[in-house]
Amino acid sequence: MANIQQIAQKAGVSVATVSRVLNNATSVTPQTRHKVEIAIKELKYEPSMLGRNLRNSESRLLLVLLPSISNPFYNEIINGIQNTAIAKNYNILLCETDSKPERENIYFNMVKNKLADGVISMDPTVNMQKLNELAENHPVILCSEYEEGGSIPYITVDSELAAYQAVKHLIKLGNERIALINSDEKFLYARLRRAGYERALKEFNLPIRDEWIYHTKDLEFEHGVQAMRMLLQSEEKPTAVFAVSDTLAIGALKAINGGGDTPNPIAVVGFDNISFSSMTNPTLTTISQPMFKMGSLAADMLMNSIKGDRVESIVLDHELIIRESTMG
Amino acid sequence: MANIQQIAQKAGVSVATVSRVLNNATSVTPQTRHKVEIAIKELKYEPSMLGRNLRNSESRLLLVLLPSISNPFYNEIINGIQNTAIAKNYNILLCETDSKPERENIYFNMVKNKLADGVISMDPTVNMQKLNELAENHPVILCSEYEEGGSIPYITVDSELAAYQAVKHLIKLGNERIALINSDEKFLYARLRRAGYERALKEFNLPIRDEWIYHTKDLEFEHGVQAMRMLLQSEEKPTAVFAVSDTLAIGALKAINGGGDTPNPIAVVGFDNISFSSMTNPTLTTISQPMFKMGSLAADMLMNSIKGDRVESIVLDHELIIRESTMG
DNA sequence: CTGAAAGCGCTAACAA
DNA sequence: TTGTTAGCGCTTTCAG
Repeated sequence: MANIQQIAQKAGVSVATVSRVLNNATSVTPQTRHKVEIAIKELKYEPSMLGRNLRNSESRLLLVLLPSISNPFYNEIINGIQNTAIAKNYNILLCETDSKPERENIYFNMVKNKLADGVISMDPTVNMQKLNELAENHPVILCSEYEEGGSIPYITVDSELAAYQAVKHLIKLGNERIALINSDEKFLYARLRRAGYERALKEFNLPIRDEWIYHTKDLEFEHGVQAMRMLLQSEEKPTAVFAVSDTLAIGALKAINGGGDTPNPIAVVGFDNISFSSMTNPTLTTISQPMFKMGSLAADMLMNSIKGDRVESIVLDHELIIRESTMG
Repeated sequence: MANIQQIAQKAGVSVATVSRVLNNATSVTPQTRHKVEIAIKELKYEPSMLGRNLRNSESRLLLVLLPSISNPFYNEIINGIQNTAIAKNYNILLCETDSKPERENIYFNMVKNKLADGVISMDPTVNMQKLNELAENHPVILCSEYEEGGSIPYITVDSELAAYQAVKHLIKLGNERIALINSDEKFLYARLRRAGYERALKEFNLPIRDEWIYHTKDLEFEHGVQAMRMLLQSEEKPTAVFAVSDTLAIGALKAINGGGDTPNPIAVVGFDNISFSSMTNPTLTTISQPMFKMGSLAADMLMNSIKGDRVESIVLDHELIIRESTMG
């Protein structure tokens, strides 16, 4: 556990020179550099980031806020963030809020306390007011979920359009009674996806019935199961379902399969294209978001923001992936 | 972005006193404390962890190494770690190695560089030699995967026994041709689970045939699908399969279902009890590990180790969860 | 090209 | 109870 002083002494140079060697500054003769490197090897020296970070007043840590790691949707986004961050010598701190404000506070404090240089929030349950406050003095990027007309830069997909296309796909297949499994409409994405759902139905003069719209508490599989069970009990059963998340859609599929003798299989479309969605039986038709790219760009945006650059919001393209769950 | 000096000045006290207030030291009069608190509020002061960490030479960050976040098995463990860590004012840095040594190096350096106070490794692909080296000077705990006879404390379950019980369950059901979908046997858990599989078969005088043992590259679903496809092509088809991970088992289920008209359904047992395992069709019989508890205890072990305490390894209990995939 | 020295923001020993 | 002061380990002017 040697420090820079001891290296300097051992190498017979000043600490400044050691620092120069460490940071690959040009102005060091090969000989001096060599002496220093020898000393570093011999003493097994590892520079302390604590000192460096204080001096540079940066932590090179990025916070990534998400409600829960258990939704696989976040996996690929995180991969994207991580990849890009590491390439620029940043690291990421994954922060599960569990939708609890206390947790959120802890993490917000970390950036106020300089323990993190910026935040990427993917958490729809985040307290936007606090986040906006934080954003006044610290770099913040929204990923996936965002605030319409807000001042924080975001990266997302067009949820309304995607939902519209998903439902239109169901309509083209001949479905006229189409249900929606939505999450809480306090979330923007939920409102947008509902809007897309309604737009498609209206366009084809199909009924929008409250009975066919179910709101879940969160996105866990179980809630999809529960939602579908309710829908199957409605007087006029829907023939198709659009769920705003793959996890819910997979739960719905489960309820449909588990229902015993459903004469006409019910078509299901999900949203996200998580890896499980091709493992279900039937495999799931879904909207694919470019998750890796989204994460990667979000990281770029944040790092640029930390550098002091102005960053623009981005809307990425999505794609409808047609699989067995809408093939009769 | 005030600092402690400015607070001191504003409050008309010394920086030491401000520090005392910040750290709830007892020896401060209510009046002085009040003055300081006023100043903190007025200047919207947030203490910098950078300074504190340097001074205390700690980062209060724990590294959690795992091969990939995409295996849901790790989710609950991480929750357990996180919960326990946060309660003691630590935070965790999730590190996906993607089984790449370069990545691993980055993370090892973080602890050498004092950017993290210790490591919990859940990564079977970790370079044990390097990890042992690291453990000589830094707190390290192994979680789930461990090293037999090694010097690093670990927390795990009895993989051999669990596998034995899983296979015995299949035998009791009348299966005599039981296949094994294993991962690479360079991993200890893979060797142990195979040993348990063989012990059960031997005990009942059932054949152990190479043809029925398939090794996968990693634990992704797709490899389970592929493994099962191969097994289904063997001359004498197995009537049951034990897969060493739920992800592989789910892939196997997929291959069985997708195989069209398999007259006798094939019984499948997995390992881990990930949340998705009750969403498949049929639902999956599996070995449940106490994941949350495992994570929680691992965090405790690590924090104790950081404090300088000696920590003992732990073997936790598991449980066989019987579901539809072994119910004909 | 190299060294001396200041200072990043904080804590803790020692004095008063 | 409070203040003074010396660092924690590093980077970076400024001189030489």
